[in-house]
Amino acid sequence: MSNPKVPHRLQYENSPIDAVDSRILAALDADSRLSMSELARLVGMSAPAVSERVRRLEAGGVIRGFTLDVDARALGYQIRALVRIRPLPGKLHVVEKLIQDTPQFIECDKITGDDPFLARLVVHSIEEMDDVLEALSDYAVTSTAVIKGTSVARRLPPL
Amino acid sequence: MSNPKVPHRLQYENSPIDAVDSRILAALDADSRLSMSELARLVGMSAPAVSERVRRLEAGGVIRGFTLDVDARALGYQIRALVRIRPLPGKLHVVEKLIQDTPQFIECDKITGDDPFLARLVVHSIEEMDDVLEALSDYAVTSTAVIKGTSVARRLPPL
DNA sequence: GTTGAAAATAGCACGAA
DNA sequence: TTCGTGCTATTTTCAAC
Repeated sequence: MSNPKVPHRLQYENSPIDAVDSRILAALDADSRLSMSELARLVGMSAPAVSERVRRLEAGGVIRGFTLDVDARALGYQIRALVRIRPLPGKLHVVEKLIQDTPQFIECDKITGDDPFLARLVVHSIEEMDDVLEALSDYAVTSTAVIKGTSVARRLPPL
Repeated sequence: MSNPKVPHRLQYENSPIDAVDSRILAALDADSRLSMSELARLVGMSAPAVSERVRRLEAGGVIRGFTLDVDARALGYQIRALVRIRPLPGKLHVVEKLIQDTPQFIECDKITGDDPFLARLVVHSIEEMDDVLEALSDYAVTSTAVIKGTSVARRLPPL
């Protein structure tokens, strides 16, 4: 079970993070550009100490990276949609590559069930959406649900 | 159309970002903790100039925030799933609140179609998944697809 | 984890294109 | 306007404890 070449379990799974790490994660999730000194003030520790904790959270795989929250709408992508994609028989890999090569798909998960892929799409217009889906139509059946709003904005898993 | 109280269009929609802004966004998306001086070196400008551009991208709504990419699996959430949720008649708002109050739902969009909500769920085990879905069962019908993998990791819209 | 010193950085004013 | 330079305050990093 514990084949070291196949780490199905990552470091922190068995040594749960403590309260300080939780506060660090929450603070950095809200603003990943916080200075280590400011973060240190927030959690009541010295800067080198929190800096070392952040480093360990990265090394342990908890923090996969520091990233950006970009508003697609502000870039003119006025329509967001979630697209379920069911490749025709034998077309699974072709379809996956096509999704990956279509930059308007900004995210795609492989899932169980009738439709192997669920992808997040951003487009400027209905016409652009039609172009993207049309390009898939020879290889897959798609079901598109336009996003009307957000009930839960991306948030951390419970810590 | 241009009711200032309802800014359906944000700043950058009509004045597209230039090549330098694109490189700034790509670099910060890869590592939002880059120092302004390092970022300046990457794009070949002075630090104050780059700093001002980042400030404008924030003010213009393109950059909504600087955030963290946390690996739920490293925290012990070994199962991720996408859940379509269809509230029973009259239960829409109850269900939405229930989703929001269930921290294992780390994201939820309101969408068109038969199922008004599509939520992303993280749980430690099948038992925990059952607990969460069971709590919804008096108010909604759910369809759950377990995530087997990722074809496209979250990426920026085409710039 | 803490402290303290050296190097790097950020933020600001100001002038130039 | 937007960018570059130079100054100062802050921050990061490393050492020693």
